[in-house]
Formats: sequence, C-alpha cells, structure tokens
Amino acid sequence: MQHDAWSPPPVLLTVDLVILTLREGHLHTLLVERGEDPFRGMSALPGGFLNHDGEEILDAAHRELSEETALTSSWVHLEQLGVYGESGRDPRGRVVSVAHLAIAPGLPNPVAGTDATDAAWVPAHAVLSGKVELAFDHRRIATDGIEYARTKLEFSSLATAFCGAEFTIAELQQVYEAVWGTALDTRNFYRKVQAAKGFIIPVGADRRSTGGRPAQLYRAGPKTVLFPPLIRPAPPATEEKTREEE
Amino acid sequence: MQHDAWSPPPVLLTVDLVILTLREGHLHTLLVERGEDPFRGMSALPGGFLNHDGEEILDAAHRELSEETALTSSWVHLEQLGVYGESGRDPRGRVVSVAHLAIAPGLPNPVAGTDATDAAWVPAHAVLSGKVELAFDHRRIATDGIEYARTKLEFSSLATAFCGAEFTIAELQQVYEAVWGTALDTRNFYRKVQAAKGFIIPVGADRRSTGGRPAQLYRAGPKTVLFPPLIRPAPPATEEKTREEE
DNA sequence: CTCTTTATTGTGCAAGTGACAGTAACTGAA
DNA sequence: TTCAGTTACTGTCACTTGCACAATAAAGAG
Repeated sequence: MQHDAWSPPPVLLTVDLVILTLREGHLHTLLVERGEDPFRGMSALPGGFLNHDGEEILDAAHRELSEETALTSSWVHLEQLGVYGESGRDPRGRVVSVAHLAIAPGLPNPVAGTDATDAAWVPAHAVLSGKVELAFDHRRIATDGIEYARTKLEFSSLATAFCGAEFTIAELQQVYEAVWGTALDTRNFYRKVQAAKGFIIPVGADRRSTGGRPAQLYRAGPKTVLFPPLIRPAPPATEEKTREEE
Repeated sequence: MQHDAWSPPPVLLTVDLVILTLREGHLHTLLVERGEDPFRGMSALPGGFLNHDGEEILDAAHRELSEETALTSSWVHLEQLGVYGESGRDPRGRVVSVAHLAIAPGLPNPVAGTDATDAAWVPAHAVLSGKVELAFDHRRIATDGIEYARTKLEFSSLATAFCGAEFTIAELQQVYEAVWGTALDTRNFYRKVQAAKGFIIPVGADRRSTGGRPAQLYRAGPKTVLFPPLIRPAPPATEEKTREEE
C-alpha cells in the first residue's frame, strides 16, 4: 500500500545501563553527570550510541560498562532489560534505547567516561524515591531495572553476581536483604539456599576473623534457575484491605 | 574521543509479533508467508517497519496486529518481549526488531496483510520442533515468546487473555493444559484458582448446554500477579539424574 | 577457662500440595 | 416420570513445605 519511494524511518540506537552493586550493605546504582548537551549537567544512566553500524548491542553494553567502571568485564552479569523508544523521550530525534541490567560485586570507584563529566554511586532508594532527578526517561528505566532485579533474585541465582568468586552464606543473605530491603531469618535462609541444589557449592573453610566461628565458603553453582525459589516476603500489609464481595 | 564529524549509525526498527491463541484445544501461533524479497515465500512472524518517524513502537505493534488479524484491538494482551538486533540477522542491513507477545481468545481466520501473501495459524509444536522453517531469527523469537508465555502463566493472570470476557473454570483449565502441554487435575485446579484472590470473580450462571450441569461464569479479576502461583508440573523426569556429591 | 561473637543445626506447628472419589445439576430419551 | 448420560463442583487424607523460634558449635579475647 506504500509507494515504491517509501522507505522505513531510521532511528538512532542507544544502550543504557542500570549498574547495581552493594556498598556498605546498601544497594547502589551508578549515575553519571551528563557532559553533552541534551540535559547537560543532569544525572543520567551510563550509556551511549552504537559505535558503528556493525556493533552488536550486547557488545556496546559491555563497552559502555568498561568505559564507566574500568571493569575486567568478567565477573559481571549483563542482561537485556527492554526497549524504551517513546517518540518524545529524546530531544535529538527518534532515539531508541535498549536498557540493560548489570550486576557486579563491590565495584571500585567509577571513572568519568566519554560523555560524562562525573560518575558516582547513588543509593537505590534515592532514585526510587525521586530524590535525584534523572535525564530522559532514565528514572523509569532505573526503577524497572531495580524491580526486575528484585524479582529475579527470587527465581534465579542472580544474587551470586553481587558477591565475589567465593562467599559465605551470611554474605549472600546480606545481598538479599539489601536488594529487597527486608530482614530475613538466618536459619531459614541457610536451609533454603542449601535446599536449592546447584545454587551454591562449598569449597573450604575461611576465617573472616570477625571474632566468631569461621564461615564455610561457597561458590556459585551451575544452576541458574532456583528451585525451590526464595520467595520475597510480602511488605508489611499496607492497604491490604481485600473486600469481601456481596 | 570521537571527532566532531562522527554521528551515530542509524538503524531500521521493525516490530515482530508472536501471536498466540487456542484453536481446537491446542496452542497456535500466527505465521505469514513473506511476499517481499528477503526470504520471499518463506514463513515468518507478522511484523514490519515503523510507518513514520513518530510512530510509537507499541502502536506499531497494534497496527501490525490488526492488519493481520482484523481484530478490534481490545481484548488483546500485547506486551514487549525483547530486542533482537544481531548485526547479521537481516540481509537488508542493520535491522533491529522489537519482539512482542500478543494473546487473544479464539481469533478469527487471519487475512493477508500488507507484506504477506498468506497468513495461517500454525500449531506451536510445529514451530518449536522446527517442522516449519522461519525467516530471519524468527524461530528463536517464537520459541522465546512461547516459553515466556508458559512461564508467565504460572505467576500472572495472563491465562484469562486466552478466554473471552466471561469464561468457566473448565475453559481456563484448558488454557493451561494447552499452553503447558500437560494434563491437570480438575479438583486441584479449582481449588488453586479460587485460592488466588483477585484472579477470577464470579458473575452469573450459564447453560453451556453441553449436556451437563451449567457452569459458573467468571471474569478476570483485578489482580495481575497470582499468589499463590500455579506452579507448572515438571515434565516426566527425563535425565533428572542429580548426582550426589562425595 | 569464660565470655563474646558469629556460624550452623533442630524442632514444632500451620499451611499448602497432590492423589483420589463422591455429589450436584442439568439434558434427553424411554 | 424416571433413569442414564454428561458436565460441574466439593471433600478427604497423607504428605511435604513453610515459617517462627532456640539451642549448639567453633572460633578469638581477656
């Protein structure tokens, strides 16, 4: 039904990253201060355009990640979140962003990347509550990314991505507590993570010498899907008024 | 680090649809026969380029859906699946596809759309098993979409999207059995769906006059997340040899 | 040796799950 | 009217899983 002269409208593709890590027991995400003109000076998620026509999207995400964090690129979990392509989201024109979720253990202090004058770890709750303003629709992307991570912690071994190669069960529990923002019962947590076969496997004892009994060390197992899952406890019933009908 | 002359490489954006429905108690997906040149004559998922620079991605998906199915666009569940943008996936150049999952009740026979010479419902197992060849990476997209739907049936009220506005529990059970490809115990199914508050709510009796007792009619409730979830039974232990360590 | 700290293992009860059978409400034919 | 046929729904019981809660084990410090 189109004329022969019609050709599809080209769009520009960006890659944006929600990079999560744990710092001082709390969930943080990496934000940069924009040095280029749209929203210059405002906070934003790390990201950028494809470098050239043949660059793979996942490769671009890895590139942006190492530009911002100077990371070895191993030991990071990187995964696609979704597409954000609303027509008005970028004043430069039709820019479609492929959002990614990155998770890594105790990341070093960030370095300023190409398009960013500064980069810093910001507590997740500051983003969720709207305390910090983000450029474009990055607030939405970050919120979606954090919620996605929270859900995925229940059914996958994603939590081990927050830890180093070897970790204790107590450390793993701190990951869950930090990401979910809730306290967990230590005894039940031990039983659950060990019941999920292939989740974590023991290696050798350690003496973290925090003053107590040394903890058994574990490393991530082969299984990526958790069964049984670790169901996140429901938040303290807010307006849980379920109306009885008629 | 780039010169001022550098500009981001433009890409072409397509929208592809995995449209699922139930026909004769089995899961079907809609495939079209391509009438245009890349992969002309081969089966493919319905989809196409953005119409113009300002068209929203979700709107484009709705447009392609109605072009192919002549659907009222209400009563359809439409949701983004993910991005498929490998550089070699389309011989025409850098074409990035935003895959969508569409689910609708008992759809009418399809009509040939713009770029398709023919459209037909194909059993899902024919796609999964590779019995039908698909253009581009559409086999992968369709597989991901079906698996996504199967998983989401467990934790969300997605199954009601396969039914009409009003449905019986037996019909809902047929949805689960068709999508999962397994038989379910009717008594336990009744208990579970009614235990998940807000999943389905009763309206008034009906006489489906299939010869038996009339079935209570229900409509989809407000809750989209199912709790407790309806866990999909594990397939008959194939090579479930869990090795006991040391 | 005792106290403190952290790690790890048990125990009981309530709720959920799965396997299984019986009852209820209609239609249609004898 | 009765009875067979068909479909919709409800009930039970053994078993597993879930969560709340407490006790024990293994270090270091004095």
